[in-house]
Amino acid sequence: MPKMTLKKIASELEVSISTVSKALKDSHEIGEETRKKIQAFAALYNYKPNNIALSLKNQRAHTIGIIIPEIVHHFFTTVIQGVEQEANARGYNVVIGLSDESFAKEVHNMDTLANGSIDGFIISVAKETLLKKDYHHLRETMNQGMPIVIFDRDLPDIDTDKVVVDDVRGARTAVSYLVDQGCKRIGIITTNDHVNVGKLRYMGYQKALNDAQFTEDPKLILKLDDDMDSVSRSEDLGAAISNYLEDNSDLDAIFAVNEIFAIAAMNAVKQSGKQVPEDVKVVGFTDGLLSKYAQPPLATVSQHGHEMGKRAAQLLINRIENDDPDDAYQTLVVQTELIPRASAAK
Amino acid sequence: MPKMTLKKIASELEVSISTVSKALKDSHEIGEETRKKIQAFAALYNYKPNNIALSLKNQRAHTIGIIIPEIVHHFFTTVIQGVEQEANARGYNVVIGLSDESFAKEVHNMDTLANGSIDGFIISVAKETLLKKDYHHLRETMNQGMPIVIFDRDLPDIDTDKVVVDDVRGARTAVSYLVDQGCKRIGIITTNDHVNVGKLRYMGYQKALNDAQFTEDPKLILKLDDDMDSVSRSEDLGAAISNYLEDNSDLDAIFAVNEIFAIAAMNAVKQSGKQVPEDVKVVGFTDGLLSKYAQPPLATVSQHGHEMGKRAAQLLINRIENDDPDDAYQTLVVQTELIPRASAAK
DNA sequence: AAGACCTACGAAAACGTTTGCGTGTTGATA
DNA sequence: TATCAACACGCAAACGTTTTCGTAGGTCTT
Repeated sequence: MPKMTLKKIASELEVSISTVSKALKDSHEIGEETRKKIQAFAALYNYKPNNIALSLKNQRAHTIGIIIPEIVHHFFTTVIQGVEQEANARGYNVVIGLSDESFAKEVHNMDTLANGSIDGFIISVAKETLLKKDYHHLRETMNQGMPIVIFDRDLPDIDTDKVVVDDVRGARTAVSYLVDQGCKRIGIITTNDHVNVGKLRYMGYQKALNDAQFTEDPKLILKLDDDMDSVSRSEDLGAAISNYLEDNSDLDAIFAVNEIFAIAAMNAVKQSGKQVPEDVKVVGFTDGLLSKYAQPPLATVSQHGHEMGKRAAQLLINRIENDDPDDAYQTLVVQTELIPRASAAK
Repeated sequence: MPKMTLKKIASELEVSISTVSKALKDSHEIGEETRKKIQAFAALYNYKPNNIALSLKNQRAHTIGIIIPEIVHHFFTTVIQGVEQEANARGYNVVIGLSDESFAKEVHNMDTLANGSIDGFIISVAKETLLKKDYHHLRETMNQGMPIVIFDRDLPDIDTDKVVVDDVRGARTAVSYLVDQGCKRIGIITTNDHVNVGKLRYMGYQKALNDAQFTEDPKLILKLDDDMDSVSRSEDLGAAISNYLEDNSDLDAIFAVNEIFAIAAMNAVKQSGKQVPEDVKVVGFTDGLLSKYAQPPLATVSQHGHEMGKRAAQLLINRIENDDPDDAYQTLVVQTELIPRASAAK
């Protein structure tokens, strides 16, 4: 049987549409007999109210959009999971948009979604957007009255709700841990400066060195292209790190700003004939599968993506539901957690 | 400025709604002067037609739903990526539903989406659904006229479009490869029988042994709970495999039906003092990050999730757009590919 | 017996859009 | 000058809901 509507039920049962609507809501306005009859009929034909019509009427789609740079990425999937869980619990659906780290795709995605299809956005902007510093699409969307929650990659220029990682603190804790393990020559493998999380984690590294009264040695700092973490460039990555290791034979620890860099570093160290953690200790960032199943397991900084997603969804839905303009924007900082594993053991 | 509508533009410019609508579509019915004026005004205020209203009118949401058991899972994310790419190219959005391998959540997800919000489903059913063999939600949805494409986990009882992996063939190729590498005692680590992909891959294993005229040895077959691939059970997993290795000291190769089992097997082999691939060769299934960055890199069977997603989306959108009931259902078999890597080298 | 009051239902507007059709005005033609 | 296109625009229905309001008919009160 094709889809049922109030109208079809009404004509079938020879009553008016409003009678059907009310009966299905158990309104006392409708007599018991009619009510039961309508309910039975609706149940029989598996009637479900049309969501689109409801969205149009209520001016609310009960749907939130999440835009992320990449989906084949452990951290982002945990965030989605958190968002979906919270959203579902509160009666919202989730639609995804992938920017592929491209500014144009990000803009396009927002454009096609911000037409009533969704009630608000959760977004982590593309690297290209970070580079261009062009946020007009975010501003325009917000001006139309659509709330946005930014997560992970912070945009200081944009004033809205945010859920961010304490990258500086996480990195600082990780590097301090290496200091505590007795490491003296601690290197860092990070990204170009325009990727703000890389920059922040680098700052954490500097702070930790400072805390330990170590002087920063430029030789120990390896800055890589931000696309080096893609599978297609894994050979370049390995080569770059191997070179770096050759230049720093006295290095006894590495802090990497992401999981891929960390694993690649571990592999390169092993290939150079040294041992992890005996000769070189390694700590990464992002607690994904790679870290857990690495040999030795990789000590790392967990960002609690699931928690971030959940919080972001809470912030967004709260804002959607009490549309109070005086409600000040919040920035939630989700604390990181150092997961000590064998790769950085004494 | 809050969101613009045709009505607001119309009242602002003192013309009728239909005039505005037509002007924005460059209709020749509207005089040049009025047309330009309306277009300029609309552009200035960043007018975008309301998607919900369009969906209601056109009885088409231009949105497809994808329901998967888990999102923190490399294979499924590659599928999503493929779906999203194809969908976007054809003007569709993608909403996700996560079943968490739970039957109830799967049903609930379908119910809340199948109300007009989406035009069709792409789904890989939960393990619990496989176990219960209760497909009423799929049947009901299809009866309402909503097309469904099933992927990965096939449901022979359900007649609809499908995109599946050639699990038997993939496994057979993998195991034959091990035979070619000179292995004589090839073990398999698989799941319980109700997970059909596990079962199919086991069948492929049997066929390959048969091809090589090896006799199957029950001792070499390790069947594990299907939730053993979750991080929370990684210790159980390691222990189970270590036991298995002890019982099979003469084993010289392992075929694992998923990536986690394969990595765990490699780790267990190494811990037992043996070497991969010299003493024991390992081949997995699913070409995820773990395989690529493992040490040694893990030979594996790629399922081409991206391709599967793309095909599934094509099938679905074609069916949505030419709603031809005589159009026979198709089952697309996406061929697997053996990726030979160091873990299975001679 | 006449007014007041329930009870049980229907009409209609609204959400924002598209589109077939109707219509008033203009200019040209016969 | 009467007729007729062509032009430029407006009306209204439709998609499926919800909800406010209106109103028949019946029951109760005095």
